[in-house]
Amino acid sequence: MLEVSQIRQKKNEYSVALTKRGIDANSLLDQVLAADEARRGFQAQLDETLAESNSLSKQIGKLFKSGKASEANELKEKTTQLKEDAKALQEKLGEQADKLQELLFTIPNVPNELVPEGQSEDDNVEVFAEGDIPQLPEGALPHWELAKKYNLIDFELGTKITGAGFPVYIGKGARLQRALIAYFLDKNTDAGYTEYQVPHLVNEASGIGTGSLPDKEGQMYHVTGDNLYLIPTAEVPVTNIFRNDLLQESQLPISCTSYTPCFRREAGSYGAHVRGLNRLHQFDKVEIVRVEHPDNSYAALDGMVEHVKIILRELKLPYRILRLCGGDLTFASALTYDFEVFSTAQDRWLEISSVSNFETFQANRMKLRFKNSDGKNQLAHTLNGSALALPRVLAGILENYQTADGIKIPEVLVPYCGFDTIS
RNA sequence: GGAGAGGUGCCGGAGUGGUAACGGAGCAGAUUGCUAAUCUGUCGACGCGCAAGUGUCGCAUGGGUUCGAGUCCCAUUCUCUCCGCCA
Repeated sequence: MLEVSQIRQKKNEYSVALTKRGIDANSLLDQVLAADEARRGFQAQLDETLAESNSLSKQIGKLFKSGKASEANELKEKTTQLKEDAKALQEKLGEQADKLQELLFTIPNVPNELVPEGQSEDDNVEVFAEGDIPQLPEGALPHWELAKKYNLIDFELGTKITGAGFPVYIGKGARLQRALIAYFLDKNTDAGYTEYQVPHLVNEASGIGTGSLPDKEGQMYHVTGDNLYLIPTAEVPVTNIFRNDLLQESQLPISCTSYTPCFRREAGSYGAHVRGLNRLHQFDKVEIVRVEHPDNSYAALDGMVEHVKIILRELKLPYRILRLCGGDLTFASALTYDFEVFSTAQDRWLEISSVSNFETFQANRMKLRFKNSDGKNQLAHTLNGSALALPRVLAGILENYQTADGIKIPEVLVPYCGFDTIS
């Protein structure tokens, strides 16, 4: 959620920047300013009315104490009108505040100046690429065939137990999952991220805090009996650790990592490009989250990108980094880098990590602040990224490491797996 | 799930209808010959004001009663203790 105070100062600047997302926000921003002005007007009137009422009440109290009941009763009559006025104003103020909030909820974050123009994923800009695309043997298979051939993942079994998109990992497939999780967590904690184990269900307030609610209501599984939501990413519970916090500047930066399963309804996604591990309703992910001083958040973003690079380099997977264009940027993000691994057998790039700076967009919703050097409360910046999402990394490993003698395990994973080949 | 107790500011903690004591922490200023002490101020949210200031709100949350609510009433929620159930 954008800050009204910032919109007041930088409306034109914001309006221009938002055109990069392909939206004309100018009139929307004008509506925000008008709603805010109206809200402040009602607030001022209400404050005045209450001030008068308070002062009368004090007088009445004093009069009663000194036994002047008749004078007190006279004043009481005066307060009747004030009470009615206050009630009416209160209502108007509430309506106006709701209206303002609703408007603000519809406006996405302002893109950073580095964000390229563009409508769709075709306009994303490749900023880095590394790793050799392997020459695969004749008859190389896509991962869903490999998973079947070596009995690593049973998709049908998951359908039996739950439904499509809930795979069952078996034997070396399961072990490889566990190895990846442990390896990612080790890399992250070695880099200074503190490991957290968090709940996999969150309440409504947490969903609103990170922007999953009300914007992406239909994307989450909702446990209606207790009004809880299954997390779509560890970002939600981990970032909400700091909801409503007032931190000391010296506590920044804060770096967290967490492994969780992720649950996504993915309503409306069908077709060949979602086969196998490419898109699931339940998958595993190791996430990194940072809370940063605004002055450092972009350096932190670069640091996170470098960190993910190291992991992919160690796994020896061919990958590229895209800077997302305005049209492809998610609602809350100001700047996002996507990592994609090349799947040789499918002959396409698979997104395996998304690293974003949300600036104050989430912090404003969550009231995540710190006391700055002037002693003022200031919104912090939040960032997060995947390090990494499992399914497509697994797909990339299976497909790129296949040989005539079976699937080789990347060297760094061998100690975690306890085997070096799947055959 | 049943019974009871409770939720007060950054922390501790008083407060049975008259407008949040007191102590501590942090920060700021002043002062003092010493690993710090003392004094004063400040301390959350939303406004108004160039500013000094100033108004309103804030005692778990939401309503209600009252001229006036931390205090009384209703609902919700969370924590603790005991019982039950249980990986």
